[in-house]
Amino acid sequence: MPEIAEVETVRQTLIKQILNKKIKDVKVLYPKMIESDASTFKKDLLNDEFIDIKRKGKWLIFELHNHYLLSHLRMEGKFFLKNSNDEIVKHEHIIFTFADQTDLRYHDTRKFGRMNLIKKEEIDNIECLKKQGLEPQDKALTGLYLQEKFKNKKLPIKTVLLDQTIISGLGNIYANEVLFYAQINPLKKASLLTIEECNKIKEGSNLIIKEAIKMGGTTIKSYTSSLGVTGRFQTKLKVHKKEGQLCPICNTKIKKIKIGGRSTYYCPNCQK
DNA sequence: AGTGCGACCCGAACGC
DNA sequence: TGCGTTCGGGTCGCAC
Repeated sequence: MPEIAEVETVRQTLIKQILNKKIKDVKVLYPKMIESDASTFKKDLLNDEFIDIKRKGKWLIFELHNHYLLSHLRMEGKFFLKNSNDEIVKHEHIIFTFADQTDLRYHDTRKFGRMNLIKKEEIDNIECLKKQGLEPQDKALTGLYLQEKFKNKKLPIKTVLLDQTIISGLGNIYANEVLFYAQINPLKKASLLTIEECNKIKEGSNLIIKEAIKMGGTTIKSYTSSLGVTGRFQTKLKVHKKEGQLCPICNTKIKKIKIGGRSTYYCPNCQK
């Protein structure tokens, strides 16, 4: 389940490995993954090269000379670098072959990820990018900004933190961790949060995401073999997936509940 | 407009 | 053991 820290780690890793290599072949083994015109996808990429990789929220933005390739990993999307003559394995859905006989392979067990190839001039009109809110690292992300965004939301704060139009890039794991940091009950209605609580959320997302990026994310240890990246943030998790274990602050048992259909972990004592 | 929920997927975990 | 069932998780789209 890649969230912003995972996506940023992938971006930084791929930048070192695939830039400025001519694309000699593209295989689309699962066409539904391509949201743009699948018939021109391959044609538009051939003989071009990736010249930069950017990111907005959880979207990876591969820059080419005339296009951008947008890629969302959703839950299980991964990029692997392999030799072109390596056997294609199960769950490899999109394969870019470079002139130097290496491949960038998109692997996704659940086929949830999406790619979209757009012309450069379209970049400002792409809905999924336009609606992204502020990144946890953005200076403009303040307690006041959050309180303003929260004020009409009757939903639990846990659900609202997953809304990418407010804070861009938080997923289930970090939403749980941020609320623990801020000592806020995940069921509390977002509109009822005080300015102090909003400030804590701002502070928590900034610190937690910064740390997670530094550690290479949480869940991507499967990258080790090909990209040399291990998600070490797992060791820093305080409540996520810790049901039944003891709260690191007060030793109360961590509880697991469902909010909006999503697993939510919290300390019933610290987060009243 | 805001909210709720099923659909998309398939492997892992679970229940019997 | 082996089968069938449930679960998870980000996002979209549809219904209310």
